[in-house]
Amino acid sequence: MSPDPQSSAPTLEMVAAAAGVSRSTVSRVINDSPKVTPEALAAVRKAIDELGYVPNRAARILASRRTQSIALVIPENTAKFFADPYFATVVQGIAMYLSDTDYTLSLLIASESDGEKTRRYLQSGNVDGALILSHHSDDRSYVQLAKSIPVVFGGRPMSQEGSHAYYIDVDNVEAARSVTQKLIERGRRRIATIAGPSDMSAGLDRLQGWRQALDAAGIPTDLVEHGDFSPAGGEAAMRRLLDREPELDGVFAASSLMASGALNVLRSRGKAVPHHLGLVTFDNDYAAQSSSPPLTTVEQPTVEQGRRMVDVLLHLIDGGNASTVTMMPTRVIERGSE
Amino acid sequence: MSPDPQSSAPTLEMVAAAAGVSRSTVSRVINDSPKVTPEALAAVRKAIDELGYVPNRAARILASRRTQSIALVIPENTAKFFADPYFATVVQGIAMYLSDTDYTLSLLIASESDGEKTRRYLQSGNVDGALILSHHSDDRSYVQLAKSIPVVFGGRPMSQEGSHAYYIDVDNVEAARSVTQKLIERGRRRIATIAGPSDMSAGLDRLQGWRQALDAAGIPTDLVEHGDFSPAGGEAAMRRLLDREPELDGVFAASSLMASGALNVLRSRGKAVPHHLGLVTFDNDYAAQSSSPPLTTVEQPTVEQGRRMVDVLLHLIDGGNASTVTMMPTRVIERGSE
DNA sequence: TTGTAAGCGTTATCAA
DNA sequence: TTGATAACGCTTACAA
Repeated sequence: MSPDPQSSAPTLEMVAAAAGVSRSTVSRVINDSPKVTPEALAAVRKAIDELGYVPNRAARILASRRTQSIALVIPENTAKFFADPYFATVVQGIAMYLSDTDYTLSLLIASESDGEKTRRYLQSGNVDGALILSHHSDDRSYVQLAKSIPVVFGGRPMSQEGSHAYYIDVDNVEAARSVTQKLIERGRRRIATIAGPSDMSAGLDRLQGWRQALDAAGIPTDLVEHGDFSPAGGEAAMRRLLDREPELDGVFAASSLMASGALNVLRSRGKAVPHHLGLVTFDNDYAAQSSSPPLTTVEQPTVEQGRRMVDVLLHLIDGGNASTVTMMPTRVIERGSE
Repeated sequence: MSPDPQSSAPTLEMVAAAAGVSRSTVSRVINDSPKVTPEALAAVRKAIDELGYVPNRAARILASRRTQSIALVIPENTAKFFADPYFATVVQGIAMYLSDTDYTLSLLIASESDGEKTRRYLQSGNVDGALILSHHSDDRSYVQLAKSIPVVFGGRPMSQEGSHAYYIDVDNVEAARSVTQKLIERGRRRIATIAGPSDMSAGLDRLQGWRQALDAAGIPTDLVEHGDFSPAGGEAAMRRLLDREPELDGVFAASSLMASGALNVLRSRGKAVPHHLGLVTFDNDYAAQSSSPPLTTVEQPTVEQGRRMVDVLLHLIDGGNASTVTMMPTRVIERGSE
């Protein structure tokens, strides 16, 4: 009995035999080496086509010591991560851009209980680089990781050492300041904020922007309640704010999901937006667009942020240089909520 | 000059030397072979710890012909995919479950222009199996793929050959019927549907469920407009419906995103829900919960669906058997919209 | 420009 | 239970 001809995928060796060249030449063709004669090139290409040859990834990695794959590390709190349109679209940008390259994307959930495992995996040559999204003050270990492999953060890392890290971000302070400014311009004078978590730079920066706007107008900045960027967090914070100050007439919610939670509370308490109170927020996603009323908000180029993260990472992997911080533009979109 | 001791990751060989055993023994320890004496085991473990050894993935794959990685294939239309909470949560389930195993998850975007490339990659031993999400009538090629490697679909595949495919799904017909029934019970008699795409089984099945409910009540089933499961699609469909039949008093939208688009149109045309008309939908996500009014809807266990997809796939990979179709339970959640 | 041959770091077979 | 030793499929000096 002859061996089953399609028992396994064709190998480079089979291509070489079919094309009448050596394995090296086939390898050169696969890797776009210029040092191949047109005839050899044609013969190899033909053989590859006919056999339906696809290089074995593991063998390539092992021999070349390049994995052609990068990791996307997401926080353990997957539910909140995937529920947030912001992250969904950043991931979209990453996946889309990467699909145009020869790199493979591995999704990695960073277990806090065993973060060691994740880091070991990343450090042990299993990926060429890593993208870190939505990590909190515990991002030190990932900043450390950058000493072993190229790492790019989405959003400025919190830790001190992070000042040397590569990251993509927007000017959260300025964007928050400028959208809060809208409230002031409409004559609101008792303005609160539903701030993000204090262990995330986006949370801190947006809070600071809100403060700057109020300070400049001589308005007190005492009305601060924190949420976790989720609708439920927004609801709870809104309740606390109304309890503290029933007369408040303006709110800046640091994320659209929190704003939508806040809207529910306002509705149930009979506070009309924008009649009784103005509401502005951050992110121009589904929540900001489809709420009633639609919300005045800060738009940031999320898909593009993902693209740029990949872009910077691939540059680093190629040994090129990239600027450590990439700031993406934002703009305020005015809608009915203020 | 001696070679840089930390120029590269420790290898199995170094562990073997440190532990005073052969490479084979180290390999056995790594792979939990029972045939290792306690002393050898201890020595190897100690060496592994001290060196911080992590097995080289590529080498393992190459030698064992098992990749320990599975692909998640998502459709080319990434924007719509990632914008849909349904898929986001299914992916969440997949990623979470997989992170408890030794498998790695690769995100693959199926390019329609070069679907060949994707399939080649999958067929060429680069993954142990594949998860296919949200594919349309063009899913034939993936059904074919199942002849080469284990494949599990999220949602029943459309193609004929798909009847032999492994998939996880819910009873869309029955769920749609039963939520439409709510409209009828409340006395609605002119009931429309914003159906999903005709090239997706969820679209077809929910439409059929709506028809069953109406047929049973002797209500005409002429008011059908299709959308693409997105808010914009829902808006457009709602407009067409109102133009066709201003007197309609009930709507079943086949997805919560379409329902929320529909709500915007209704609001702008002065139609109050549920005062003038009842609106029920599918999916208990953010859109259904945070709209005003919150929507009566069909809840399906999305995270769990992702889990089960992985579960079935891993069974298949292990050579075990699994039932081709896994149906997950749904239930109707009643809210204010009807 | 092409081919030869030596790895890359594991697993797997077979004897011992 | 352990240890040699031969793969696994490719890349990459180096030689021709």
